[in-house]
Amino acid sequence: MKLQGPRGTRDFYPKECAWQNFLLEAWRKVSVRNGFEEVDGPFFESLDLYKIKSGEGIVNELFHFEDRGGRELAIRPEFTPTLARMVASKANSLQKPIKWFCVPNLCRAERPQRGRLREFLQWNCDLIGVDGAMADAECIFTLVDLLRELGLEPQHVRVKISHRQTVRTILTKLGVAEDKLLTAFDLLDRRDKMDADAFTKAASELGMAPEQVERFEQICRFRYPCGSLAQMCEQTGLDSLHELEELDAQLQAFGIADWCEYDLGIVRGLAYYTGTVFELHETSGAMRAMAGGGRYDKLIELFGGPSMGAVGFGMGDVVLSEVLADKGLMPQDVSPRPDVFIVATSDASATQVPMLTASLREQGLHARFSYKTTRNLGKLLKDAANARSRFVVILDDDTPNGQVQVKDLQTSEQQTVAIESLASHVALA
RNA sequence: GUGGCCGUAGCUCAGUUGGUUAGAGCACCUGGUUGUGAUCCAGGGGGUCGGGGGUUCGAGUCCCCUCGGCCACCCCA
Repeated sequence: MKLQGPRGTRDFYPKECAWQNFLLEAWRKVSVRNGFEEVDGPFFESLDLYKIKSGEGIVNELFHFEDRGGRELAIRPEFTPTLARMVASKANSLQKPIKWFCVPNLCRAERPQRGRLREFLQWNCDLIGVDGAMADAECIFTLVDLLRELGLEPQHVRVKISHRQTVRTILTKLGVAEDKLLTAFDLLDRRDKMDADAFTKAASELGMAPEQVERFEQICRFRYPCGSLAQMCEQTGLDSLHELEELDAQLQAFGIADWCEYDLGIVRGLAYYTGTVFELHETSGAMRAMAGGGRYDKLIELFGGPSMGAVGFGMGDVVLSEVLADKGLMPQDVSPRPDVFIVATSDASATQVPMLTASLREQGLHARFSYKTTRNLGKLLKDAANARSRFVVILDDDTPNGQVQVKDLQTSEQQTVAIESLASHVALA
């Protein structure tokens, strides 16, 4: 093929386009019923906006260019900076709390792999202006609500939760000095990519005694079910896990404990999360994270706004679609179905096709007809079935004037119907 | 951005140690039969073998470069 699409991009043929729309509708429906309002911003922003949040290093990870006036711009690699900018510039006049969602397409100049492309969709929900675990839990509830909407169950996926402050407390208790905490987070993040010896060595360099290293390893590899923090207290030797306990209570109050578990190995980008952090994973753990989020209480300030607590998450379409396909939950075709499909079995009756089609369409029906010239009814019915039509209207020479044969392709029932009542016949079915 | 594997029709693939006009199944399109979604029959479109260069009398096959895909790093906002 001489003209290939750019690396890491996709073409959306009708079926793929229909799936994208289906997913977007699900995201929107769930967002709205959870009380979020849709927003959007520009597809490109000034490059500086992304440097504020992520530093100079981010420049290599995104698509950027200069406009004709020499302004440095970048295609959006995430929505959060735009959101923060929008909130900061109107913070005083916006009703609190701010609950916004967005379903942007984003571009990142990364090397594509399974589950990671250069252009993708991402669902974002953010709840700004509410401190406390209830807001965190509501965000996670919204995420779980979507999973249910798509037919997923706790056996398929799990929300893995951690908490910056709690982990900090645990690490300190284990003997990690203040200035080594970031290194410890990093070690926590990459624990699965290291062999045991390298891990032990790195851990002991953090200032932990041998038995503390062992305990550290045990703690960060263990999964604690939601609703049973006592075990974590016991293993960490702490009396209280503070913020995590409040979150635990709220998750149970929302009734989503089955979907959640605590995994202190969940770290996320060190940059800006300040409290709760979470990721959604497929249960086998084979694929990359399906969604990620957490609390970022300093971000709005960073963008020149007032101090406002915030919590949110993002979910991409790529891994989600792969997981649904893997679990057999991907609907095979969500393209719009025609209400009626008109065929004619004689040259004489065929002359009525355009007028009947026009009439049905004017009445709001999705009406199609066969472009085939054959009068073979079997082939015409197949044409209708291929189009996935609900009904076939058959025009022939034997049916009295003003009436047509209508066949229900689902039930195979066929009856004679007056043309005037066609629309209502189809609508009632 | 670094490294490894891969690239023949829309899809799954075949294609002898380099040797005529590159094939099959499915899909798609046209027509026919039995005329109510099946079956069957006939025909058709579509590939500069990812692209470019080189070796050779001759390259889908060997070499180099490049583009794209997958995997591991980096990163994962």
